Amino acid sequence: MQVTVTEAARREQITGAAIEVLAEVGYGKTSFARIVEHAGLSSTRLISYHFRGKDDLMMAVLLAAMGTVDERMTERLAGVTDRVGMVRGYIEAQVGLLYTHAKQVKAIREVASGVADLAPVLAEFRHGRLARQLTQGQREGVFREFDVTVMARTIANGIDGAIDAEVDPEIYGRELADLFIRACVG
Amino acid sequence: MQVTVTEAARREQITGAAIEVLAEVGYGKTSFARIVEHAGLSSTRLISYHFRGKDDLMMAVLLAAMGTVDERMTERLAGVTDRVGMVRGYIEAQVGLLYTHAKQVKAIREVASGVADLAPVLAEFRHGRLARQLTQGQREGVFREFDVTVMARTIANGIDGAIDAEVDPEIYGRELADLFIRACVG
Amino acid sequence: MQVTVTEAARREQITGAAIEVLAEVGYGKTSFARIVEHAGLSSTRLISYHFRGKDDLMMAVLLAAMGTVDERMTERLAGVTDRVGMVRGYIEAQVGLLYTHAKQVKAIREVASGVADLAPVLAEFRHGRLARQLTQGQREGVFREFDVTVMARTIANGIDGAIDAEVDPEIYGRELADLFIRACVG
Amino acid sequence: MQVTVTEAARREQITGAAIEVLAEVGYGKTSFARIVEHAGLSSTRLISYHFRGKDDLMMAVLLAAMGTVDERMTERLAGVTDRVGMVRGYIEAQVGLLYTHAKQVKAIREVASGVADLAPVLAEFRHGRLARQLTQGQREGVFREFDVTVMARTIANGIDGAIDAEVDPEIYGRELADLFIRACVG
DNA sequence: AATGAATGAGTCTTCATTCAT
DNA sequence: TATGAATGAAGACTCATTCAT
Repeated sequence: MQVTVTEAARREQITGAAIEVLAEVGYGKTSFARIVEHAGLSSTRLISYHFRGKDDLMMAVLLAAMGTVDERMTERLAGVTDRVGMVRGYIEAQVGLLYTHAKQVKAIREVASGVADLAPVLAEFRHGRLARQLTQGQREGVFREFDVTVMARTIANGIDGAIDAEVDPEIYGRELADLFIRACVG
Repeated sequence: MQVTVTEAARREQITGAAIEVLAEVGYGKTSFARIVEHAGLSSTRLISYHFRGKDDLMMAVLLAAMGTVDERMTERLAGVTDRVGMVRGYIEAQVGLLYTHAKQVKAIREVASGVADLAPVLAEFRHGRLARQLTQGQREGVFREFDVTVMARTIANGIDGAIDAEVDPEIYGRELADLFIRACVG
Repeated sequence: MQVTVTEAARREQITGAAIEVLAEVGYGKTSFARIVEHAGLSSTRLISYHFRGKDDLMMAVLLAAMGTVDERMTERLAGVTDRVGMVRGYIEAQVGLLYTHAKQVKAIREVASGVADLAPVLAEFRHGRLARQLTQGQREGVFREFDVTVMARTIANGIDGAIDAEVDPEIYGRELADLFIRACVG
Repeated sequence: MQVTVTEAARREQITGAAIEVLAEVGYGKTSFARIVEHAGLSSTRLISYHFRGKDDLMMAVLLAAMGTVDERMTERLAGVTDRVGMVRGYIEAQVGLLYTHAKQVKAIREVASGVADLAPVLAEFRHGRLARQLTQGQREGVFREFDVTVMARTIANGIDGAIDAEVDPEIYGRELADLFIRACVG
């Protein structure tokens, strides 16, 4: 029996299933077969049909997951204007997303660990927005003169630490924000 | 032609080769075949013979790599006594090791990303020593009252940020140490 | 967007693309997908629509390529009347076509190597015209009494030898003509 | 049930089966599965184990088949000393081999049509020995001054013409030898 | 006349592991 | 302690073809 849906819907269905499988079993055990099974599709051929290959699928997964996460971030930071509040908001929001969008976050990490040459794409996603905030803060004299690249990378990596830490996420977020604001200002 | 060496030497030879392969091609592409090829061994059978299975080998790799890194750390921190100096030393030494022992560090990361349920083992390796130092510092009143777990995880993850950053490692280390000392004291 | 052209034009477009693909990558790697890509068509469905199947397409390719080659041959041999000149003209013209119509020639060879039971079709194409000339020459007493089948096949195959020989085609053709004329006459 | 034989024997068994399959169904339909089936082996994995890949197997097949054919040729030409007799012997022997060793010959052709970049290997096999004879004959003044490359290629290709010609092989061989001797001498 | 979507069978290859000395 | 040989399962991917408009 042949069910026909639109190209876009099928792709979304597949990337969605892939994200869940990645989050569950990790990149190494994520296969076309498992994705197909998870999504209840007819055969792995359906994936080959809609994506050029495994790397293509993984890239689509990456973009989908990053897109979702980015949207939420933009929502949560809307309205915040002062630099310090922005940094606190960014950190706390990100830690929150680690839990509310755990699958997407896990999937992004797994794809990054499994596919080669993703560093540039990920760097912008992980530090871009933040680095720009920090630079502005320095120009305005709110932040001291630190190396923005180092600080942005450190904050991004620091946030990752909240994953499977046995600490309440809200506390973790606040503590982390305190830590880095102390490190940024005077 | 059959070459016979001691059990221990063979295991070391194999874990050594595995570390290099892991560092070069990543966990996903690290197979018995590739290790055997890299080490110039006769067949994959030799690995199956000396290790119970892939996980067993990976665990041995992990212990070997962590052991090497730990030894170097202990050497570099010998003689430092004051808390603040200790934290600076720890951070700068770790960043240095990222370059001097890049293979071991990469291998540890790869094994961690590929094998499940390693979190506890890794946590102790990554934060244990540091967390103890921080706790002592708080007791002595040198450090303020932050959450030690959060701080230790953040520092450890922050150090990872130095990998393939396009910044001079020495500068990166100093900048990072400044950052965290500022966050720890008063 | 749906582009509609006449049946005949579409078939020609497809066989034309197929000939180029066959010449470039050989029968084994010639697939509907590759032809479609080469011709800039929308999907392989277009091929299935205009041809009953792969064999049908290949037969159409064969006929198209043989037709083109045959036309050129007829042109080049027009006006030649004496038997010996005819044989020389035939051989030299054929060697020339190997270069001026390399794609068609290559495609014919590839189809022949890939599709079964084409011997009879090809035989007529390869030896038919020539065999008739040779027979006439014998009747007229210009040629000695050799086995026409053997001679015709040998000439046809001999011509193929000019493909990727590192010898100037013009010289190759002349040399070949000398050779066979010597073999045919007294 | 696991049957163990020597490496060499297994390889021979596999190349032998591959030659038969190639001769029967052609390169395009020759798969590991079919070879395994034909040889009565346990799984295609056995082929992958003994050969680096399909190309490696095909190269082994080529060498095996060419070796067999070459041995027979050497046997048949032993004792012949004069140039003209040598050429006749060569041609008639080759035509004979087309029938007595049809499988090997077919297999060689199929591999050649299916695997890329075999031209140099094949050229030596097909024209090498013959070209050397022709050159010697010219030096001795037995043969006229033709282009040796052209002649050798033409003879080799001419011999191929005997395959599935509906003419008695013995007659075909004699006729072909007559033809080329006539073309070579004065 | 054309197309988008789907499909099952088949390709080679790689995997860690086991058998039998 | 070492090994040569063998293996079944699983991997991604390509094939020509068919379904349903």
